[in-house]
Amino acid sequence: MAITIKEIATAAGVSKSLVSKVINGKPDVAPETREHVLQIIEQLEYVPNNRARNLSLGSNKDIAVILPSSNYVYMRFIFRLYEELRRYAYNANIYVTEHDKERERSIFQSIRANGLAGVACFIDPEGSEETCNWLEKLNVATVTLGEELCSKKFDRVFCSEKDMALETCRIVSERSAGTVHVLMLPESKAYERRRNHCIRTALQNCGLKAERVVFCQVSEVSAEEGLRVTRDILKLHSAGIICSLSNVLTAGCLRAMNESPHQMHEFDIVTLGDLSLLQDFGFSYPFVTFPSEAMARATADLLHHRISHADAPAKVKKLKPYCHNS
Amino acid sequence: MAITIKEIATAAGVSKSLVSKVINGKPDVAPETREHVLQIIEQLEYVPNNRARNLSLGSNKDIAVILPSSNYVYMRFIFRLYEELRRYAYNANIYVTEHDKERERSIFQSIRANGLAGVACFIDPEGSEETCNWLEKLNVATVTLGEELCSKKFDRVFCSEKDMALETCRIVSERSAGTVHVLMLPESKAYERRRNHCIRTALQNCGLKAERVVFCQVSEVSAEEGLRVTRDILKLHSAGIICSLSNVLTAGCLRAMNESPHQMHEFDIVTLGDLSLLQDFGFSYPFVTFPSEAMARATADLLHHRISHADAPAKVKKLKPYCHNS
DNA sequence: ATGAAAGCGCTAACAT
DNA sequence: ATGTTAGCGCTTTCAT
Repeated sequence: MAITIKEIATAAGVSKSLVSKVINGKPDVAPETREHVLQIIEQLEYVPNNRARNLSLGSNKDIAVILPSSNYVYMRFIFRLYEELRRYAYNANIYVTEHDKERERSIFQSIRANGLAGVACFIDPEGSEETCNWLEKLNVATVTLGEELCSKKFDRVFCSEKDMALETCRIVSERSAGTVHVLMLPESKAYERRRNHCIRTALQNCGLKAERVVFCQVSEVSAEEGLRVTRDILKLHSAGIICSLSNVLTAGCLRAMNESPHQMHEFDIVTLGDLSLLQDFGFSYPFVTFPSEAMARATADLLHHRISHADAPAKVKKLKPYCHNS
Repeated sequence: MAITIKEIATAAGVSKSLVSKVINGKPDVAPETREHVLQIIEQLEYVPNNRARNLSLGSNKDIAVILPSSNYVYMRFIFRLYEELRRYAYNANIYVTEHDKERERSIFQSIRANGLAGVACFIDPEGSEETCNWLEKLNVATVTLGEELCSKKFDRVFCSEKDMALETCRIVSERSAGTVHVLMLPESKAYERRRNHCIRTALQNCGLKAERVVFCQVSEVSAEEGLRVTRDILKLHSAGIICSLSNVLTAGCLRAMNESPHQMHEFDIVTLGDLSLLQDFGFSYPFVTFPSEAMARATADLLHHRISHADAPAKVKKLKPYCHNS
């Protein structure tokens, strides 16, 4: 067992409460006593037990972070969030639902049992209702992440898809020198329709004519789809730009490019989605994505604010897209 | 404040300890009483507070995981470790030192204050001594990760560099059809010399003749180095194999390949290091790396075992390399 | 300025 | 089978 406040008290010949006051920097302690106690603490290498302190205080410094999947698009965000939270002495606990409802249930159960200061939760576009109920039940400081509106009650940090689409098309229009190919989503789900709508609007806004041929894209679309589609595009021998919203699809797309390396340089790819990892490997296509760093910072700030001011009105933080221009 | 055991006791008209017994499934409770209490618990949606329980038990279910950097080579391991730990009801807290000693200090300080069940720590090849001292001071179940021997006292999970080098060369020798180029480490540090030694030995063992030209590699070597070296190799117009130990270097290497895409297919790359992320993007070069999944599982198992049997002799788990063959 | 005592939510002897 | 009590490590009144 680690050394406790009691042993410090005994060693210093004072009471527990006096030691506690020293630890917490309370003013009503005689300077000499404080010095003495501090010395003993140093000497015995005492570190106060946060758990006990929190139990006593009824407070807590743990933040649960909930991700829908263990996808590496979250990695940059996560690593940064750890840092940003640490600024406020919070500690992050990561949970991944893997889109599984049963799993989500058990996660929220365990979060509840651990008792924490707050939650940062990426809202799965599909089935956000249950998640929302869970979050409400937790009844702690909550920041929801992503465009999906889970409940107006919660603070929210997101980067608008409309803005991202707009930014992407802006970059495309600057580089375009031929037919533009756009990979878009199948429109079976609401959020897919929304995305495509964003892209179409953005294309118009940027003066990219509709007749410029367009294919279809994303999120849950397979790499095979990207492969197939890109192969078709390549057959046309048309220089152009492929604009996508997902890494999976882009993967297929890149694979197709790789098959015909001689055409590689005739193509320009602009993606809506984080390709920074690829960039480490020397492929630096421009891309537009949500700003991981800013998002992490805003999330930590909002959480801290909410924890300090529980009754503050819900804030929504809309962030600008992150554009990586090669 | 969340609902507590006391309120359940009152609501059920029994004592706190009785409720506690029901929660913990103790045998000496009358079936009807148990049923009744359970019902109240359900009704009031009561979830026991783990912190308080742990404080009382003097136990803990948190595992600190210490990484030297926020590199994505750890990602697969991390995500898997979360799962494996969850099997034992443990929870992981990630800390990243970023190779900064001051930061490491503050991390260990905070770990100590939070009080936890165990630590899983990747040992930085350089400066492992301090880390080792910290780990000893923590005095909790510890698993060190990596080939670096931190102290014999700790359990350890690792994949031998010798084995990885051997496996890599084996694959190389199977595919080789021309000059073999090997990128190796500069030999300023001890661990670099060790690595190179492993590779040289492996080359010999696999009958890859020494005269086959060889360059140099890794870990802290820049992408620019890889770029330069690979450019040189490409100038020779020699088909061959490049074998490396780091993603950074491989990055430069791939970038050079990308510059001359027409040569791309004449080359075969075998790397010692995880390229699985690249693979998602359609580039599936064979590679050899430490087995993230197995490592995560072994880590969780060892930690749990150590936590249950504090005095068990230190175990060392040596894992086979993970080979990704395209 | 210092200490005694109560309490945070829970468990574990030890009664009864 | 159930309740009483003490205690985990700490903070915080409230006396002194």
